Amino acid sequence: MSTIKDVALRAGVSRSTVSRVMNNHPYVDEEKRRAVKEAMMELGYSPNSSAQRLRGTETRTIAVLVSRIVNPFFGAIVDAMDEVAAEHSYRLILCNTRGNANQELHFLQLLQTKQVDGVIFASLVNDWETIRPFSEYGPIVFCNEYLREAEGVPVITINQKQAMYDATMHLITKGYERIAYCNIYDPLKQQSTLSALAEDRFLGYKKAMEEAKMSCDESWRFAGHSVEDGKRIFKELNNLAGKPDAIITGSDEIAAGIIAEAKGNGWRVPDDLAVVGFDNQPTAVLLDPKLTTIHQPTLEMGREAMAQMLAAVKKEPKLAQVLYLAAPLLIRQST
Amino acid sequence: MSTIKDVALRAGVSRSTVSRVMNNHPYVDEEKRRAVKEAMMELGYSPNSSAQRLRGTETRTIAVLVSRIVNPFFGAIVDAMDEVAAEHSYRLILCNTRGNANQELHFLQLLQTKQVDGVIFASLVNDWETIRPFSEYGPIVFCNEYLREAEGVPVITINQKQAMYDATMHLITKGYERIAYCNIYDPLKQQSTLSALAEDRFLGYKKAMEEAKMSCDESWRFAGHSVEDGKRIFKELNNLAGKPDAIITGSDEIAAGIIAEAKGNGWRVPDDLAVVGFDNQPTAVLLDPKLTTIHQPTLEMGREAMAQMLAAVKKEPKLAQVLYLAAPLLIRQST
DNA sequence: CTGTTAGCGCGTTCAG
DNA sequence: CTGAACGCGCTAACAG
Repeated sequence: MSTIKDVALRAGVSRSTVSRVMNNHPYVDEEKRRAVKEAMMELGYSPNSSAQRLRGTETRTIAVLVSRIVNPFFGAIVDAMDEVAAEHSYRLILCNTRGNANQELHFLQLLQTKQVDGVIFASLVNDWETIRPFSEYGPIVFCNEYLREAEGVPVITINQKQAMYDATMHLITKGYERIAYCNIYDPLKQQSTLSALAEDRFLGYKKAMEEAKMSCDESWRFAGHSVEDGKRIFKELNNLAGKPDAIITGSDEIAAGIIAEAKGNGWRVPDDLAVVGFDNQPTAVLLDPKLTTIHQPTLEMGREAMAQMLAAVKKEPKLAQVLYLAAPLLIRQST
Repeated sequence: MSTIKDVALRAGVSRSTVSRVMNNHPYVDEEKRRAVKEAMMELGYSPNSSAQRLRGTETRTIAVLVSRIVNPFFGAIVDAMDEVAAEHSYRLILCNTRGNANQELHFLQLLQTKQVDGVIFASLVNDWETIRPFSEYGPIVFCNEYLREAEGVPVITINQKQAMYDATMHLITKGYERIAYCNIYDPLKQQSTLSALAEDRFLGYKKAMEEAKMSCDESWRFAGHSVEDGKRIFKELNNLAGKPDAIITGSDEIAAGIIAEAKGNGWRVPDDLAVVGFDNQPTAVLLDPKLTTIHQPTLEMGREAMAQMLAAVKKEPKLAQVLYLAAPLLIRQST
C-alpha cells in the first residue's frame, strides 16, 4: 500500500503539495499538479481513510438500524435510503438489531466512537432515556418507529392512527360487524410495552369503533408479526365462541397467514372473513384474493429520512421536525 | 469527546497504561486498572476507532455487495451473514450496487482504502480481470454468483446446473412436452453477457432436454427478473404460435408474475401451463397454486460465506475452495 | 509492572 | 505558490 509520502517522493514534491492536489486546492502549479496525479496513477495510490478521519471528523457513513433486513418493508426503506446516501457519496452500515435492546445500544456506540456520522432508527426498542445520551455525539433520525418524548429528533413516519381509522371505517361501512384487531408485535423485541407506533395504530381502530358505536370484544385482540403468527391467529380466532367476521392486521405477512389458514379451513375470504393488511408489500397483489391493505410509502420514507439525516450532518437547517406521510388504504378483494 | 490522554490524566497514569487496560493486557497493577476503569466511566470515554485503525490494521467490517437489498433472496443472505459476523463482533457495510459495474468497483475501493477487511460478492457484474487487482488488498469471497476464472477465491453457491436439470426432469417425467425456459437476467446489469451462474443453469435445462430428446424451440426462451417481467413474459408466450405447456423460471418473482397473468387470462395452472420457480421465497407457499420451486439454502449460504471470510481475514486455513450446497426441488401445486 | 518514545497517514498552519 | 513542522488518538517497542 502506497502512502502520500510515496507519491510525494515520486512526484518530487512535498507531502503538502500532494495533499493540496487531492483536495483540489487552488494555487498549485499546473505542472506539479499533473506530476502528482501521474504519480498517484502509477502507484495506484488511494488515501487511507482512517487517517483522513482521524484528522478531519466526518466518516461519510450512516448507521441504519432495522430489526431484520429480511423483512421486505425494511428492505425497501433501506434501499431508498441507500439511494439518497449514494448520491451524496455516503455509505450505509447495516445494523440488524434483531429486536435486541443491547444490540441496539451496541450499534449506537458507533456514533459515540465516531465510526458513523449519524444513526437512523427504522426499528426501535430502547426508551428515550437510554438513547438520549448518545444524541450528543451526532444526529439521530427516526424513520417509521418513533418515541414521543424525543424532542428535537426528526421523525419520518405515516399517520398511524389515521391509517387504522380509515381501515376500520372501511370495514364498518362495508357492513362488517365483529371487527377483530391484530397488533403488530415483534416477538424478538425484549420489552413488553407497546411501541408508540403500535399504540397509535390501536387508537385509530378504537376511535373508529367508538364513533360507530361498535362493540369490540377484548377476546378479538391478537398480536403477531409473521406469516406463522397469522396462521396461529386464525386458529385462535376459529376457536372463539363469537367469531369475528373481519380482522385488521399490522402487516401483510400476518394477513397472508390468516388468509392461507382460513382458506385451508374452508372459509371464504372476504365472505366469511374480511382481512386487511398493512404495508402493501409487492406480494399483496399476488395473493388470492388480492389483499386490501394500507400502503406505506417506503420509498418516500427512506429518502426523506436520509435527506433529513444528511441535512443534520451538514448542520443545515432542519427541513421539518415531524413528517407524516400519507398512507392510503388500498381496497382490493379481501374485504 | 474525551481521549485516552484525558483518562490517563484523571487516573494519574500514562497513556500506555490506559491502553493496556483497554486491551486487557496482563501485568497491570490491579489498583491502577481499577482507577483507569473508573476514570473511563466518569468521562464516558470510548476509544476513537479511526485512530485504532490507523495504528493497527483491522476494521472489523466486511463489505457485502448485492444488486438490490429489497430482493428477499439477498435480504435473507445478508441476514445470515450478519448473524455470523455479529457473533464475531464484525460489522457489515451494505453495498447496493444496483447492477452497476462502476458502483461495484467503487465499493471494491473500500478494500483498497482499508475501510473494510474483506469483500463478499453476492451479486457480481465485473469480470475477473477487473476485480483481480483488488484481491491483493484483502480477501474476496463469492456467495451465490461466481466467476470461473477466479482461482483461489472461495465460492459458496448451489449446483446451478444440477438444480435446473432436476427441475426440467421433473416436468419431463410429469409428461409436459413443450417446456419453455426463462433465464434470470437483471435488467440493471450493464453487461450483456450471461453470468456464469445463468450459464450453468441453462446448461442444466439443456442437458435434461437433450437426454430426453425433447425439442426445444428457440422461441421458448425468455429472460427476466421481476414480477413485472413475469407478466410480460406470459403475454409474449401467449402470442406464440406453438404455445409451451410448461416454463422454468429463474426466480419466484418471475413465476408469480407469470401465474398471476395466466390466471387473469383464464389459463389454469398447472393444467394449461406448469410453472417452476427458483429460490423458494416465503411467498412461494402463499401463491395459489402453491409454487413448485427450487429451494436455495440462503441461511447456509450466508453463514458459510461469512465463515469463510472470517477465516480468510484471520488468515486461518481455508475451509474449502468451492462449496456447492444442495438445492432440492420442492414439488407443490404449480406443476 | 510502568512510563517514555516513536510513529501510523494525513491535513493544516506558518513562514517563506 | 510551496515545504517544514506539528498533532489528530492510539499502540507497541524499549528501557527501566
